[in-house]
Order: sequence, then structure tokens, then C-alpha cells
Amino acid sequence: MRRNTTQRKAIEEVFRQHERPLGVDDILAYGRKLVESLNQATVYRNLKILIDDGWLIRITHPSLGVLYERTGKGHHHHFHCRECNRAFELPGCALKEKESAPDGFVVEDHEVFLFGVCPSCVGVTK
Amino acid sequence: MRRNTTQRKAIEEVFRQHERPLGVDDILAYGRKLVESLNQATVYRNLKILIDDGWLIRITHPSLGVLYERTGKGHHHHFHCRECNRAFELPGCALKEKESAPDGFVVEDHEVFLFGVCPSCVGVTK
DNA sequence: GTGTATGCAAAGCTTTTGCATAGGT
DNA sequence: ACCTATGCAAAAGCTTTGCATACAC
Repeated sequence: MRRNTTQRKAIEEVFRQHERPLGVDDILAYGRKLVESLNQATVYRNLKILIDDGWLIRITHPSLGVLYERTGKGHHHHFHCRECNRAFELPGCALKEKESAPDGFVVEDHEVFLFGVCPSCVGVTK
Repeated sequence: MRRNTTQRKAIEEVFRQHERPLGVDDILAYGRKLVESLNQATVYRNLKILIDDGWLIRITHPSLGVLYERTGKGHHHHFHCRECNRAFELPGCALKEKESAPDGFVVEDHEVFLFGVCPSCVGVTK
């Protein structure tokens, strides 16, 4: 039977506090603020559990590598800010799947990654 | 000065023979058909050289991991066939960058990955 | 002949696993 | 009290690097 451990509750809390896709390093760092002893192996094991539970999904971002994000947000795209290096989830979908591939290809799904500057970084002199 | 080695010529030949994005394993396997002694470290070193030369680019595919493809094909998207597990380069771009993110986000670039069944696998009973 | 590139092996990283024990139930 | 989940350390992948030698020039 599944136990409701301090560690997993902390990892869930990290995702609630940061509503954006997070990497393992982020999760470990933020998690240790809540549970000092939090171990890397524990994080990996719990991420797997939360994915099995359907609470998280794992995505591989072209620039940021492996990220984890909460489920239940429907289809969306990802934006990567080149200034603050964070990933954002963007609502909506402007891609027409049928028109996106030549005849003969059956398109069943897609992922879009956008790159640029996020609202908080626009206009900030660097 | 850069030497024109048998190994690098073999790696280049692999990309000419297979006009699609290739992973390190593919490159090593196909390359060994041309140069039996071809070593993994040599492949990695030469991929880096070919990227520096602008002859290859490295992409991180959400499902297939790290792939390498020849440059000079302009902007395109990638299609991953769930049957044969190969990646294809698709010409054209149906994404309107400006409409793809909410106000405030400055979109400068994007990558699109499509998933489905490729023409050679459509209709093939499995 | 000179010096870069290769093959091999060892070392880095990230992720996974084995094992003793802490802790949730 | 039981037995799962944790922390630690070792192991397993993938990629990089050090070093002696092969080979491109």
C-alpha cells in the first residue's frame, strides 16, 4: 500500500508553489527547503510514482532537457525564455495538424516549443 | 590543420546515405559498415567537429533523444513514426509564431515535433 | 618526419538499483 | 509490529577525456 511520506508531500508542494515545468535540479533544490534531508534517489523514485499516478508528466525539452509538469492542463505548448531560462506553459494551440505534414503522413499528435523572451524579461535592460 | 580522415569521411557518407536525422547508435552502426574499427569516441569527436564546421546540427527530440542532421535544409519540422521509430524532416511550416503565444511574449523561434505513422508504415498490417 | 586524430580505457554526469533501517500505517 | 520508502553508496547508461600510437600530410 502506498504511504503518504513527508518527502513525496514536499515534492508535490514544490509543484504547487511553482506552476511551471521543473527539472530534477529545481525539484531537489526547492524540495530541500521543505525537507532538508531530501535525497536525489528519493526524488527520482517519487517522480516515477507521481507519473504512474497520472499526477505528473515528463517532457523532454529541446533546450532544457527533462522537465516534469503537473497534468490536467490540457493540450498546450511550451515557451522557453532565453533571458531567465525558465519554461512556461502557454494555453491554446495554433497548429493545424492536418496541414502540417505532406500527404501520406498520418499525424496523431504534436509538440511545439517556442523560444524568445518572456513578459517579465522584456524591457529589462541587461 | 584539419586532416581528412577515413573515419570522418565515413561518418559524412553515413549522412549522405541516410537523409534523415540519426542518433549516435545509428551513426556508429552504419559507420562500422564502412570502417570496421570505428570507435564511439571518434564518432562523438567528429560529430562535434562537423557541428563546428556547420555541416551538422544537433537536435534533442522529445521521444528519440539526441539526433544529428545535415544543415542547409532551411526551417523544417520533424515527424516521428511510431511504427518504424524513424524521424523524418518535413518541409514547410504551418505555425504562425505571432499567434502562438499570449501578448507580452516575444517569440523568436520555434520547433515542432509531429507524431504518427509515416507513409511506408500506413496500411502495413502489424 | 611531424603532429593531429584514432582506439582504448578511464572518468564524468545523470539516472537507477541494492541494501540496511527509518518511519508511515 | 509490519513492511514500504528513505538515504546512502554502488552500478548502469551515455558522453567526454587522457594517453600511447597510427596515419594524414
